[in-house]
Amino acid sequence: MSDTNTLVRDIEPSHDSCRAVSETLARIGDKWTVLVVGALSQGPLRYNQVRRAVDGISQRMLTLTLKGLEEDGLVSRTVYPTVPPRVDYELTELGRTLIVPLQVLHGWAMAHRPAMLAARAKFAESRAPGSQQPAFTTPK
Amino acid sequence: MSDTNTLVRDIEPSHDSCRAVSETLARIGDKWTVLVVGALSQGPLRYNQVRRAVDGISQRMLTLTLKGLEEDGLVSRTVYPTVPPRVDYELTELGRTLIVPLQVLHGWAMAHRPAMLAARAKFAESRAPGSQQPAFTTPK
DNA sequence: CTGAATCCACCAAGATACTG
DNA sequence: CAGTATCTTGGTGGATTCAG
Repeated sequence: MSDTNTLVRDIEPSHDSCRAVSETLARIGDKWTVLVVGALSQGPLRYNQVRRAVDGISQRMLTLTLKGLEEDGLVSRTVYPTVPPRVDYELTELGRTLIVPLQVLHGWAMAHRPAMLAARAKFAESRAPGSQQPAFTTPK
Repeated sequence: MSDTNTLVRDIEPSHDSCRAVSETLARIGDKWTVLVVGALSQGPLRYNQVRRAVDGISQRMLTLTLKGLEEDGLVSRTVYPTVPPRVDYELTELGRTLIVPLQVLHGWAMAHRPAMLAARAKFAESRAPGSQQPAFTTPK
């Protein structure tokens, strides 16, 4: 509606750091990346070894995740021209630095996840008490 | 439930611990949560204040994100029955504990994001130089 | 001002089958 | 063994509109 468009250049320099966190989270915060990194944190693994370590991942997602990690320089891919083919994946130096913040996150999760679950249960209870909610159950 | 499994050490964290990290990341690792938490980390804010602080977020996403955080007990919601209505959002004690791992993540991002970007650029160059590797794009 | 509700586009992700 | 190709689907998130 604003025709002349009051050029409100919303510069947010102070929250630029939050952007960095957000972008990083967008990279490593997907469904499988941390699990793959966790599996590789114990040492180099072959393709199917990673697959077995990360239970439930599909071939497609494993390939995509590994490719993304390789692209970001977090994982190195080594092909041995043998038969049958063998491909090793290993955390790079850069990738290993990720383990520390991941462990911090793990510590937080272990310490506060029960509280979060409790809060969620309490929240659900306050919204669906089961004792006072007519007009929805229609018992008749 | 064998009570003698106390020998399970952190050597194999890929089953339980990484799951916890993954689940936690699934909660706070979405597009806006960390930005909202970051905005609220400086103190309580009203709805539109958060909206302005987190530039680019839509009302829908802000509401959903805040509701999710409230449900998880990370953010408290205070309604002032005034006119016009006023709603304050504030990090709870639990929510404030999130700041620490977030700062760790921020530190990692600041330290290693350049390396990641460089690795990605290098990777892209090795794959699409335009001069070295012709016809790699599977001419169907 | 603070939401809720609806519609819709996009993409992550699973399943499956095929290749080298 | 180590991937790739294709189809399909469910969820995420954006834009817009309505309501208290």
